[in-house]
Amino acid sequence: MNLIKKFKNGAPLSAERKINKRSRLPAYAQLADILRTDISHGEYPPEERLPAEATLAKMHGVSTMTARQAVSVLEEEGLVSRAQGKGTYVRKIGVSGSRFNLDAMTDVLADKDNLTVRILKAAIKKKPGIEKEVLDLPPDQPVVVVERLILHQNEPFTLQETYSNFDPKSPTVESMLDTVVLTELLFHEEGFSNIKRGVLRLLTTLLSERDAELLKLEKGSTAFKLEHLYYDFDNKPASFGWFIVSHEKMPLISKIGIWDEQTTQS
Amino acid sequence: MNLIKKFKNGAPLSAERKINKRSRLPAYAQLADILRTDISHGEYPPEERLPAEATLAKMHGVSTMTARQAVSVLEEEGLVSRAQGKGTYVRKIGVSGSRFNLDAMTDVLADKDNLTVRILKAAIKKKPGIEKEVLDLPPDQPVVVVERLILHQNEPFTLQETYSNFDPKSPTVESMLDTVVLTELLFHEEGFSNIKRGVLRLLTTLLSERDAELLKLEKGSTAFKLEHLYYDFDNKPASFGWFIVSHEKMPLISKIGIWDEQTTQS
DNA sequence: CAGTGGTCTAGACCACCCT
DNA sequence: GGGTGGTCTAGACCACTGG
Repeated sequence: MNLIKKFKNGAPLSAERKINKRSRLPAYAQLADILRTDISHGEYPPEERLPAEATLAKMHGVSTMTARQAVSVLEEEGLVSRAQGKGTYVRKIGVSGSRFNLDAMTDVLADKDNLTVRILKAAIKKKPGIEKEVLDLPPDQPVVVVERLILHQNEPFTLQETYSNFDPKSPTVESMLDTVVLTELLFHEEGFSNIKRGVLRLLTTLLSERDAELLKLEKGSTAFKLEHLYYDFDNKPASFGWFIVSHEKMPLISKIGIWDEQTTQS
Repeated sequence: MNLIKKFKNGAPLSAERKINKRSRLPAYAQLADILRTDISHGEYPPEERLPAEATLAKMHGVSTMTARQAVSVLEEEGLVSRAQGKGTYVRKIGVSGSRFNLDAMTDVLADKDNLTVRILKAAIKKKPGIEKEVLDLPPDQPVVVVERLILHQNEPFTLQETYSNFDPKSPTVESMLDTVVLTELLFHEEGFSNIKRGVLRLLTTLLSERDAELLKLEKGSTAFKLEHLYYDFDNKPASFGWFIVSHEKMPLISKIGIWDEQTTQS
């Protein structure tokens, strides 16, 4: 690239920009901005080493901890990578460093005013099935299965199916079912309090004719299948299931590289 | 849950565990471990407030910055969330806080010894198409299209199709094609140096009969479609395309909650 | 108002890398 | 050995929250 600017007496051009300590913006954020635009303008090209943190601190008149925090910002943005004893290097753009989150889904599930939940199935299942294996239960151990269609703004959003451990210490089957259905409903407050950990797996799936109809999607459409397996505080599998949701309802986007400087408009 | 342990004189039981400053493990990591197991054992149940950072610092005989760093570790793990002026709270487990990365893919693409790239198509395309819109080009502007099948350990891994801006300032068409093909090949070193930013989008797709055959997957299989659009340092779209890869070849997994304490074996 | 997290200093020492 | 990032101190002040 020909717009890579060159150094001037070994010091980057932008070293002249001063950090205003009375600004609302913290000093580390200002320094991070400076470094980011330096990188963006090619003062520190990819693969190049950034000035040492101590140098940056002196250059901009801040403490080493503050300079360090500035570099940490860039590191979290995936723009640079640190190597102990070697230095901090500008990273090339690539698919690594990209991260996808499920905010699109959690935002919808948090918008409770516009949510409708339709229970399609709620039952005790005693026959064997994969869920018994996943939940580490004997094949004849009953599990509670609940299937729900969740609508957002009266449009189908996702189809959920969960298999929960049937705790024999609980009262009766009926009340059990009730509480399970209710607590499942409360899951829309996003988050369990009796679960210690879990693992999510994102898959692709071809919709069955029935599911496509329920989700108002075309026959033969594909969608994400988001599997979840939760463990309780005894480290026992407690709940297994999945969401079916199309990528139109749940976009998975990841921005990489430098997106500041009014570039967001494009 | 009945295994929520109670406080003892208002102080958590584990406050007795000391931080060993001569240990290889940094003090902040030790404190993070202590807090993590405290949470895991129910000393700080979900929705509960953690002791103030200053309190933690005094309790464990470290500086406030160190205590702060310990809490930051838990925050990055998604276990707690901070609120200025209010405190630090233990988060419930849920799909929020989960993050998926493409390490599975970048690991494969980095394993160059076991990679084979087969060019299926390399041409200049002059006819209109969606790629012209995405790349913000006039419909008759030629673009370079390359389709590749990437094999890992002699098994089909992914199918890639890219559309790159055809720079008229470049020499001849032939040499252009050569360099593009070559540089595209070099992309397997993971990362561009002439690209400033990009956006990735993860979609689901139904494989065409041809693609399924190429990828040695069953007819009618579904797969991920990972779209990428890259911008150069002039903020102009420079390259657009996608990878097709099945979720078996590229598992997308996200662990949430507390996974320490030898629980990884399960 | 008191309590909390957020920022910041001006150093220090350590662990690691490379020459 | 000299340079780099990684950790740590013992405070300070600020910004925000809530009663």
